[in-house]
Amino acid sequence: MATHPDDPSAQIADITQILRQHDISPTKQRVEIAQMLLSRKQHLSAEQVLEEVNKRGAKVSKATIYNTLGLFARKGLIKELVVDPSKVFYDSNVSDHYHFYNVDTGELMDIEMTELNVSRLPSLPPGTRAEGVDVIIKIRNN
Amino acid sequence: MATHPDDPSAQIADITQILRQHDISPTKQRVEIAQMLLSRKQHLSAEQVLEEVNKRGAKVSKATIYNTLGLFARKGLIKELVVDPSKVFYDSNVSDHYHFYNVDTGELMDIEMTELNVSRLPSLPPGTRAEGVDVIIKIRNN
DNA sequence: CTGCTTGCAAAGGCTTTGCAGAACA
DNA sequence: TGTTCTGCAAAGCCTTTGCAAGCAG
Repeated sequence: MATHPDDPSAQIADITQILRQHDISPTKQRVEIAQMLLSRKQHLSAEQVLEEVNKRGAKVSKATIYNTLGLFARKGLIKELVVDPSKVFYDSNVSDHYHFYNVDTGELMDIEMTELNVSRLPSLPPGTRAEGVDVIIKIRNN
Repeated sequence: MATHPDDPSAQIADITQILRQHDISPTKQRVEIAQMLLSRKQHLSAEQVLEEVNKRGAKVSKATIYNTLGLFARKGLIKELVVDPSKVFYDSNVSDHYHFYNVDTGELMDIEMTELNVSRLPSLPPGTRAEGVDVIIKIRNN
């Protein structure tokens, strides 16, 4: 049970833990995908997730990538970010934050909540509850 | 003095005027589409625009609908609203405002700027300018 | 006339699905 | 052993495109 920080098995154990906490049974592919995604804050498309995961030696099919990303998002492990039709990104940063989206480059950047304030929220329509607030500031190169 | 796009009394002459002001040459199909769209504040998908326009007796092809909506949005006559992959709406209300999106029903509702405040906007990344701020509050039925 | 627009159908990109085999409890 | 998951390929959905005919200026 040597828990060296770099011990890959320790990381896997953590990931497994996290998945279980989110009510996701930790299969090999899911652990692989989660490990890659959660290694740092990032915004990746399904295509990019596929590339990254397979770059690490794992071989996960496209169908499983889509299924898994959808599952992770529903379970709150990651956030789904829709910036454009057919430009869906998966955000491993689940803390409350907003985004810059550069429409010229397709680049996405985080805006921390301390930097932007959404206030005077209107009351919700009756019979509904808030699911989340998406703020995307579209920018473009000069 | 041309009629404001939001004015429900906008007639064909006005529509032609408005299109010209937006640097859009007023063809029959474009006038037809603009007239329907600008008759009131609304959020419609391309499919719905097609239906509505053709319901009025005009016969506009799907390709032209897509081309025209894209053109209108680029020219600032309407706003493109992306709430979900493959859920793109075109908003005839071009004034600054935000939205509720009911993920259960697919319904979109306006939030006027007086009801919500986005403040403390962070400085933009160097070399960029703001294109617009999209705020979508996702809600769901209880 | 000359270039822009339209419409049709085909092509395209991304995502979902059906189903058989594999993995897991 | 029963259920869940995976992977492949096919299907699906929405949108764009190629190109010939039509229209505007």
